[in-house]
Amino acid sequence: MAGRVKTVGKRRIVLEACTEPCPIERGMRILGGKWTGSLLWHLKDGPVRFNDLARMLGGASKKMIAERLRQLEERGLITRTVVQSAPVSVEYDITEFGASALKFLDELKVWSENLPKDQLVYS
Amino acid sequence: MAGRVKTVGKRRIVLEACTEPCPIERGMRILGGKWTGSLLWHLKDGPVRFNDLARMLGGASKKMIAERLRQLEERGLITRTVVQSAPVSVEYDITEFGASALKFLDELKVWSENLPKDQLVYS
DNA sequence: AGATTAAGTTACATTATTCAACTAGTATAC
DNA sequence: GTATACTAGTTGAATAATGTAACTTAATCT
Repeated sequence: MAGRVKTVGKRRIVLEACTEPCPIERGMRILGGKWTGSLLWHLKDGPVRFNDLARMLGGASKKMIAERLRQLEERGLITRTVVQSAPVSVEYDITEFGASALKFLDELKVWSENLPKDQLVYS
Repeated sequence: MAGRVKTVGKRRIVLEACTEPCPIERGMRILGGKWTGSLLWHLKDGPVRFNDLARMLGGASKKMIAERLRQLEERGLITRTVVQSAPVSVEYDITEFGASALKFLDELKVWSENLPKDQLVYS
């Protein structure tokens, strides 16, 4: 496709450079972290407690889960509520803002469910 | 929401556990790496050369770009073609499979373009 | 009493990512 | 003719992110 790159003198110039992190990249920094998407996805049907999330995300360490949940909370995608049971439990719930990302996650889910078999990546 | 978590005896059981990496997570492992989405996005309108990609993704090191491109090629999302010019240049192009992810990336783009201003993350 | 639950935290090991400098051969401006 | 920018990367060392396993405190069930 023409016009996206140009040579001025001997200097090559790109016309469609990303203004620092471009939208795709900015989005990925919020949702693309390891486990982040999965966490959000598992909250889509209602609040879930910390250890239950840990069980749902077989493979993720509690450390990572705690950190990702903290980030998601900071950024307003989820809320954290302490439930006065014995022992005390903590429920995470998705916010309206968080839910606005679900459409996109669903798109991703559909895409990866149709992956060719040789694309089953474990790394 | 009821029914996703259950207590059997004193043992808590999750009914919707991810079978190892769940679809969301599998997708993210392919598209969610740092710079991966951006790279693919910048190839959507036709082939682009290595250094031009590097210019477009201000912020990413050539090392990362080279590695991400290698991964994308291995997984069949893009192709790599050496062009016999002087000096030799290399063009990257998106495959049909790669293009199948664009819908999802576009969804992400729209989402992050509508982020509240306080969500402008630089980390 | 002993095991299990809650929600994390801690220290340490392994990976990922970044940064800056470098390769080698060619073309272009001055 | 010489300096400079170009090509597509690679290299090594520094920093950041992630993983692993053990641990915490207090309460409940067997």
